[in-house]
Amino acid sequence: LKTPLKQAATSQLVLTERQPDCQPLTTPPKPKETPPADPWTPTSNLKMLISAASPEIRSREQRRQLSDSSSEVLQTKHCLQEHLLGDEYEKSQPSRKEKSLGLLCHKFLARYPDYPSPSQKSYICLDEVTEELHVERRRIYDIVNVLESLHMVSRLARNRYVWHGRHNLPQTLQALKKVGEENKYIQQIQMIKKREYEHEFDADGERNEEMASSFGSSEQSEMSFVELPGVEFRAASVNGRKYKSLRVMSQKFVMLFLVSTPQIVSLEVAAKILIGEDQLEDLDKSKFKTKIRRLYDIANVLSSLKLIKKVHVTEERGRKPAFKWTGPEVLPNTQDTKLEATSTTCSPPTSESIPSKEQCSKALFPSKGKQNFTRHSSLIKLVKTIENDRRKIQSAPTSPVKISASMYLFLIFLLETSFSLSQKKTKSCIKYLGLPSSHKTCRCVAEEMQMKCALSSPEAVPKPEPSQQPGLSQPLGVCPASHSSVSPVILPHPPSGVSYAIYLHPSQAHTVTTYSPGFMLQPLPCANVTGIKSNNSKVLNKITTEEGDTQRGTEEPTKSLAAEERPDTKSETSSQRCLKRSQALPENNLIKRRKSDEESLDTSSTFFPSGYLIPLTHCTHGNKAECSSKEKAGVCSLQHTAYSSPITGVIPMPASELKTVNIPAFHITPLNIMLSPNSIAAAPVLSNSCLNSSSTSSAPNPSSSALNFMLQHIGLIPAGVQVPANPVLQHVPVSSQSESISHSSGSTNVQEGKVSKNILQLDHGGLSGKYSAVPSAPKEPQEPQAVTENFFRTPGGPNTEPSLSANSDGTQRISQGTLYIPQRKLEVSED
DNA sequence: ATCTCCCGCCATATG
DNA sequence: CATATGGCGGGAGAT
Repeated sequence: LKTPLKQAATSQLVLTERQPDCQPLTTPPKPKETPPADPWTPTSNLKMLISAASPEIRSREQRRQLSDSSSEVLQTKHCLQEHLLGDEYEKSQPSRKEKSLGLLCHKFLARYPDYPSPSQKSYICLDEVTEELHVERRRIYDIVNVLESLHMVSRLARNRYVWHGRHNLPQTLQALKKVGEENKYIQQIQMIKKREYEHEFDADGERNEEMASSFGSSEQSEMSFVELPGVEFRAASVNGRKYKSLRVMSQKFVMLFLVSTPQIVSLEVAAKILIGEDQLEDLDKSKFKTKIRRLYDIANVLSSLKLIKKVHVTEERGRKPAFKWTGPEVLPNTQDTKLEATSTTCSPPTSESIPSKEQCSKALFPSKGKQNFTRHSSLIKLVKTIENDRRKIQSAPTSPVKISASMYLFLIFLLETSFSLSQKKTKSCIKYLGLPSSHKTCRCVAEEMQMKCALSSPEAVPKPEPSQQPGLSQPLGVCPASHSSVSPVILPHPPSGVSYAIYLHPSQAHTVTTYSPGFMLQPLPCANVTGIKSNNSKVLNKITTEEGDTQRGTEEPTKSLAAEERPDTKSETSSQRCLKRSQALPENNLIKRRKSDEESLDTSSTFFPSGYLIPLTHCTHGNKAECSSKEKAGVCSLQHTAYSSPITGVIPMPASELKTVNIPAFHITPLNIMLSPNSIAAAPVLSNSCLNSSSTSSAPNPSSSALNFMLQHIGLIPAGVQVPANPVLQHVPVSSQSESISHSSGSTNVQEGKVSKNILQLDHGGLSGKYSAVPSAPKEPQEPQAVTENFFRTPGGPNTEPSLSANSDGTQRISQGTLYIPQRKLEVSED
């Protein structure tokens, strides 16, 4: 039976925790925007409290993002009430939920900003954490390990970790996606599914044949090492743990999401694949169970990070637990993007000192590991070479403008997407940008972009890829620019056969680019664009999104039926929206085709034998501190010249901070921008300018359109303002749902009108997450549904309604056959 | 009964 | 050797 004592203790903990919890949250030591509660409303504190206290909270993390959905508010209130009333009593249920990893993780995350300023690093002391959160150490390790796998933290020494926040996330995800693709996870998944349903009896272990082949091949060689004690990335001299299984598992798990098209992964499949990788053989039941347990642990943390969300897939076999990716869309793996970003975060292995590239490499490749050795030396060489080249290039005159433009764009993008900026900041930025002055800036940016494009790759600019959608490509003209800015250098490693990619700083990067255009040139941008249109999983997201919470049952009906959801509207800030959008970004898988070509070339990160991916980004420069600062300074200075006033004015942060922030993002910016279109918002803009122009084949002003699009997307500019994309957009009442819906269908068919609508909706809507598609639909003639094509097959055609429907129980789900899944139909439902 | 997944033993790694 | 990490699986709460 239960141990009364225990319970009591727990309850106590809970109580005590609350108070402390709140405080810290509100006033985090490091003032960052992080705090979960978005807008700092008077009630925010309460919310936090409640959330902390309430048992159900855990799942609702997502709501946070959604911020305002009415349901959410209601819930919160509800919770509030309850808790308030019960206040002291709450001991009532120390229940298991209150001790859940997810909740714990939530608390943990609340202590640190999503995007810590580079200048001030936050360190994590496990002892403190365990004490403050009142948890056993073991649990913290679970959390930290997963965070490590995402490079959100890194270990410095015993008891000591550094908090990086989400700065590295984009790179990490990109790297993971890439590896996942290399690993042919998609194939593996399909194989498993196939086998599963072909042979009912699959349970036992003989699955080798096919599996083996798939597994064994290619990357497997590298992957196989994974579980081995291989070396691990050791941040400084410290640590070098051998068993990184949880970390590795976490990465692989994430990879599965990133590569699979409906970004939904069932635990069963994940477990099988993960097991299969290490040991092709024994499919043991107990092993399977253990794997599942671990996956749940990981999933809880990832859920707290809002990267995934729990759902259920119903196949012929029955309903199976699964998770859906709700994190940021990963940029198409273009080599360019990869770069840098984290210059600031550079793995700082050792507390401060870090010096030359050599050291860097050393840090990355600990001498201990034999396997590493080989690579080590070669890597260093490569680094050197690159550096030299870089230097040369740098000396050459470069146009600062470009950089600044990129930066600027990036900044904007950052504001939107990156959740990191505090809302305040974002708001101010937006405000500022919203002014006419912003236009000017934009223009500049656009010009810049164009220039870049031209410079970077002639081919890209003029005629993107014929194969790809021509129409789209144009607008993308901007994209090329991005390439130029970011260019990863790839180092082929003959012996191992593995290639390492080194990321350069922006300044460097572009230099490099010049120097070796070949790599950069990839038409990726175009591809991306196309991809964007084509894929999109938003729909699904939306559907699921809503509920996130436990009590969804109650609310759901309402939601589904009525679009009303956001009665309160009150506080959704643009930033929030942005966040949502960003999260909602559909995955674009389109790019895959090119991959094959590129694969060899592009490597965003090095793959270690251990299986744990470590981004090399940091290494780029010799001295981490120096480097970053230098580079930053350089970049910044350039920027400042051009845009200093706007930026500074906009952002409240100190210049130094800005610099850092910008830089990292910098490379990515272009890509992101491009991608953003994927997200719903983008589509409209594109459709207007891009599509039209595309037909013509020459876009009058691609860059400007792109810019507008960006701005709109971000919310800086009101939907109609710059580019009167669609009148419709403005009034679209459709709630957040629209977002999910949005998207386009196949790469080929893009419907402008529809798209535009979606965009508008997004802006206004919100994101409540509820699915009100049906009701809302009537308003707009063109329907958003068309958008859903990817996921749903709309028999009726574009105009038909989506196949989504509410179940009797109020749960929404996709009707059978609607879900677009390559092999079979699935039903996805939230839990 | 099944799904989740907390708890904490105990092997290892680290210092 | 004392601790810090973290693999692992029993078994119990949640559904």
